[in-house]
Amino acid sequence: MAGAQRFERKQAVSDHKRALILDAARKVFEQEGLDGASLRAIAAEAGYTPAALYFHFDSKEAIYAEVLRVSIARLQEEVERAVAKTRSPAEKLRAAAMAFFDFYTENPRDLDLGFYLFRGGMKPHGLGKERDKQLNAALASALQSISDAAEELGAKREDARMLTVDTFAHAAGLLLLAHTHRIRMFGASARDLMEQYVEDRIARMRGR
Amino acid sequence: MAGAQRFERKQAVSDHKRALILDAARKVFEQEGLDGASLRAIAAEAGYTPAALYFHFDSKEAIYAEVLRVSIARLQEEVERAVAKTRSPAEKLRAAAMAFFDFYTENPRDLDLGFYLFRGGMKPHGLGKERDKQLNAALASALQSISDAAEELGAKREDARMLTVDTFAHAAGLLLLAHTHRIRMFGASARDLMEQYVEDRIARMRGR
DNA sequence: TCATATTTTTTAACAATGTTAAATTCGAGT
DNA sequence: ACTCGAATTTAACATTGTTAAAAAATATGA
Repeated sequence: MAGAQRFERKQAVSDHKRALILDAARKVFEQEGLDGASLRAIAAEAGYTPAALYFHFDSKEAIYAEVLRVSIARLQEEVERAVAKTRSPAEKLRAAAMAFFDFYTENPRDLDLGFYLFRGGMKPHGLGKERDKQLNAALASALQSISDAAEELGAKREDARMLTVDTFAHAAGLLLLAHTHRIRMFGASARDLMEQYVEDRIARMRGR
Repeated sequence: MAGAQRFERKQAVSDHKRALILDAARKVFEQEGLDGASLRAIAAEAGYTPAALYFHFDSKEAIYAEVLRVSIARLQEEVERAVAKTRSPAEKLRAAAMAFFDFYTENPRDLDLGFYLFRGGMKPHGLGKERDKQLNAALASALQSISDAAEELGAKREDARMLTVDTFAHAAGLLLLAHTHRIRMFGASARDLMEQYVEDRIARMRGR
């Protein structure tokens, strides 16, 4: 067998094992939540001894980061699917923002993970600049539809970017409140507030 | 000495010790951050052995909660001071919202603590319903000025309450982003976005 | 003042966490 | 069969929050 093929096979096997561990992580995470997703629990679920994971990953955070990476990819898919159905920039903006919001409402574990990692994570082995940058970029990519829609509505590129950040912040804040059961009033939901926010922004862009 | 006096003295001494521990907690927290504020570090700073703290507090979270309680009280003071200088409902709304935002910008450790505890905190000994409720109420009280101002601007009580939640969410989201260095674009700051949000809300209320 | 309760603090341990180094097993290539 | 390297385990470490039991300190009553 040629050297290149050997290498590819070995690489494939290694990737498969990584994937197995990540699947185990997702499963534990889904069932036990962030706090139950200890390295040891993940290892047990994957049929490994705790230390074995360190051959495939740098740290527990590295595993988390990888799970978050595909979570964000899933988010992006969902946003793009929602946007694809729209016929106007305004609809597009609305759809993208609400798809983002709904994704995290329907997948609270992804929200936990996102908040956890984006807050800085664990101590000595904390994410690391590269990973942080990468995840940030992935998230920005998932939110690109919002920026695009804003530009199509006539906003300058910089203003569109700011609107995106602002929208993200508003959604994040509402999700945090709702997720920790700090919104419950007069039948209004966090989603209602989010919708209202988006409509206001659209109306405001049109008014100019 | 009468029984009542004896009891009061003893109570005062006990309170003083509690205060000492809380001061130590604040100090460690200020200097080492949330992650450095382990029970042992707090105990050491207070000149105690770790286990001794359990005589005065239920858990590490109970200490955190107490620190957060006075933090929120300080926030409320600051908001009310800012509000006191205003002469109109619109100014009042603006001042309250921005004072809230600025407080957490200027005291990032308080923000850490707030986010930490309001996210659910640690595992088995997690805050507990009563404490959570109490802190929630304290926060609501600190934000009361916003609700009041909104009502003075003509909003119905329920709408004023919703505006308050919405404002809190927006601020929380922006603070989270800024605090984790996820806002840096075109010279616009998180504070600019917050100001813009508040102005929009005021304008919108006037327009009706 | 002495003995006795009571309150406060320490000592010593537990279980669980993430992580690491050294030893071991496993698997393919020669 | 042997060897070399990759993959995994074993066993430990340090750190965390927490608890039970012993000890010290303090107050109380005679």
